[in-house]
Amino acid sequence: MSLPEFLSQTMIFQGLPLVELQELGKLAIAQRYDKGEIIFHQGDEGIGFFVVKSGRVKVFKLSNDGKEQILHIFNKGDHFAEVPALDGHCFPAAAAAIENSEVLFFPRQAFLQLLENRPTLAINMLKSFARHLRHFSNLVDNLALREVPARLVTYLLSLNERTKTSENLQTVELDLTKGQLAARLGTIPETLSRVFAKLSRDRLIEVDGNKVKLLDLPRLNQLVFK
Amino acid sequence: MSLPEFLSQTMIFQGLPLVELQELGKLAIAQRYDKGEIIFHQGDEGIGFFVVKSGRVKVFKLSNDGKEQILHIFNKGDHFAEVPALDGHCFPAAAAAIENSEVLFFPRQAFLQLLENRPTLAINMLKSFARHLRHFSNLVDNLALREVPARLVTYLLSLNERTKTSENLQTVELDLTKGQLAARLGTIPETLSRVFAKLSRDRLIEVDGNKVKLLDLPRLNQLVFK
DNA sequence: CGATATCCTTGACTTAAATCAAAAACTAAA
DNA sequence: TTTAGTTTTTGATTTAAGTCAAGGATATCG
Repeated sequence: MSLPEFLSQTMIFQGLPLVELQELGKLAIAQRYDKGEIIFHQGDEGIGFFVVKSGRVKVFKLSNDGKEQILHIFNKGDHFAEVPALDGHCFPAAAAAIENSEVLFFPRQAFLQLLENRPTLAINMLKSFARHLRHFSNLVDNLALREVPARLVTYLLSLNERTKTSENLQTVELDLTKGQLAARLGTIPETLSRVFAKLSRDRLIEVDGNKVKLLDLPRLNQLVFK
Repeated sequence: MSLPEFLSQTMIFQGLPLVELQELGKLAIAQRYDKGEIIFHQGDEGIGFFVVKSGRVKVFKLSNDGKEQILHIFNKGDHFAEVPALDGHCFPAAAAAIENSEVLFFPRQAFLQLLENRPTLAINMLKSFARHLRHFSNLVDNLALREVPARLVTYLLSLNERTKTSENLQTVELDLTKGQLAARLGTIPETLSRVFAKLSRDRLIEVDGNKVKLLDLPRLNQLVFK
């Protein structure tokens, strides 16, 4: 796939005229990161933003004693770190590749100029920020107001909604390692493991590696709201 | 103060030409809410957004068993609920007046039209979203990675930064009741009270009603990072 | 295939913070 | 100022989840 074609399929650049996409393509700096490699650290200067060309990227916070909270996982076509690109302040979180990944880097200045001239881009950006804000508001809800079992079940159910097909009606495949899932849910691997065990004992789910069979949707749903 | 003049001093409408501000003024629907009154509930349809004309408003989430997490407190000139106004989906949180308040309501459709035509407005909006995203990223950091004492001290220190004058160098005045502060920090009044007591016992602060004297800034700062 | 490293699980224990209950302090109204 | 109402504090207890430590499982690479 050509670069402009790829860009036209991203959330942030969709709907832009071909000329613009070609210009953008010239602006973009392709980068490769191996699995586990850091893309930027929390506190680094915000010199631009990124689009995921392939692979997957996590954006996360670290506590001083090393606990990790994943804020977001970004997949192909997603973009991240637009806030620092916009306001010029530092990255409020760190980013790392969780698979071998290719990303496109867009330097801040060029991006800002584009933003001035292209209302479509500003509108796309607004929509994207709105999505992120909703995501965060969910995350806060989960962290502050719900226990780990409810967080996990919410995650499993939404994964099921997103990925269910005619065959695998009640089985979801985890898109993260369990360790990463723990960091995403605001807990630690030991606790997550125990919660998986408890839900299995109660015959709500059945776990086999990274496959989770949802045995009792009504009771799972109930657990989320209880 | 005239309505257009007031609008010109808000974050979201600053920099707009007078004609626009006058038009906006006609669009706005003035509303009054008494202290404690609900402005909208979580899940309500997002039919527009609000600007605080006077008083103060909290935006918050409730758990099913009634625990409250305050996401944001909005003061005069601030605006809230722009995300639902933009994407047309429901309010992800509820809002209530915490003082007798006047707010201006801007209906969604008119606002969207304006957004199309006024790039300045879109840029202001982007900046505002960027601020909110940073705020959320801080909130998540606090909730997921730090204990209540560190959250409280962070709050006190930032309050001190924001409000310090030549006289009251080391005394901050809480801008929330302790119950609200607990909900803001992701805890409950009992726990907050104990943490205040502990910090006082350790001679880090001195509490008198809603006035808090910061006795030992170095050690307070240390507590935040430890 | 076997070896090494990584990831995941389980167990025993600790701890931060929530819950429940009641007293105390502050506010506001009669 | 008495009274009633709310907010805040304190105490005793419970609980969810974290810590530390060790054992399995799984994956990866020569």
